Amino acid sequence: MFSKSCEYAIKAMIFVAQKSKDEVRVGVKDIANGIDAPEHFIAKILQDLGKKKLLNSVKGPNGGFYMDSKNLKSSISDIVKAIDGDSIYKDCVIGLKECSEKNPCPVHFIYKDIKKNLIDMLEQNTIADFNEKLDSGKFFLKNK
Amino acid sequence: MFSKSCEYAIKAMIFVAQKSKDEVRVGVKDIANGIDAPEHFIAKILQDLGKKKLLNSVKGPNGGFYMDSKNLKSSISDIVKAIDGDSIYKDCVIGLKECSEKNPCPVHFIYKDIKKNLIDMLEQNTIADFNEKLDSGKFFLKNK
DNA sequence: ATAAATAAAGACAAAAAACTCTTTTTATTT
DNA sequence: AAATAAAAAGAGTTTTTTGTCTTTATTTAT
Repeated sequence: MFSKSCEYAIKAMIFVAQKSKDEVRVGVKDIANGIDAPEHFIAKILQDLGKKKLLNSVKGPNGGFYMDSKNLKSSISDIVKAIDGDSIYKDCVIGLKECSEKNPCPVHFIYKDIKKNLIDMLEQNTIADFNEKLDSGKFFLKNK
Repeated sequence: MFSKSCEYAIKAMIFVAQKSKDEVRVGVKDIANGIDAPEHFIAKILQDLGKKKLLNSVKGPNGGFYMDSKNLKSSISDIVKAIDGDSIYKDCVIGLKECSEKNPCPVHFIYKDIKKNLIDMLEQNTIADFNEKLDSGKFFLKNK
């Protein structure tokens, strides 16, 4: 469904949101450990999220990544669009180049509702929402 | 969602089901044209579907691919499992290695119903079902 | 039997995705 | 001002996916 990069991005955003408070930032190493992702690889993704303004960062000692209140309101959808683009929103499930209500592939209508529910879910859930969940200790971003 | 190979496989299965009757088989070239896929690439996929007994074939003059009545009852799910494996059935949406009801990732429960609906859809729709749809002329496997 | 048509198999090539390592820049602390 | 700690940037490598080409095996028709 999502690329590996996108999976990491979602987990990283949730992790940073939970760990960073006011003036406390989280470093790449902590993020990589916290979500069980390769350090240099996640660094690139974080950079990308930064460029796309979904994540804040500061360089230098005590620097790292954090999220301001605006970014805490990002939805999973925002992250997915930033990393994987809008293919799951626009593209046909079986890859028909032009697939629409008027010109549908055979699975178009039987997938329609599922697609809508999926998109709604991605759009309605914000990073801040997950924050609370994780604090409860009943959800995980990595194993062990 | 699905790999390119899997998208081609689904379209190819639907195409063959619709085009092949009793003793008439469809050749690789026709299939490739019919679903707008690269000929040699789809040939490999057809071979694979053949090995996995989802598709019947005969070599030689007037040979080609077809589906017996048992194979017409294959579901999209059968094809997906054959080509992409069971990752969409088993794997966590955000790639948590062990993600379960007891040990869930933060999106586990909000994705649960969507996943169930998706799997039900894949399992309930058979190749034969699409056959009828395509005959109506209102659905397409390629553009133009 | 032979020729022809077709799928099967194998080996390769190109592109994309996933991942790694090194250097540079920038901010902070002392 | 200098040292240091961190992200940013750049330049690879490896693996997987996608796609191509050639040869072989098999079946059918003549």
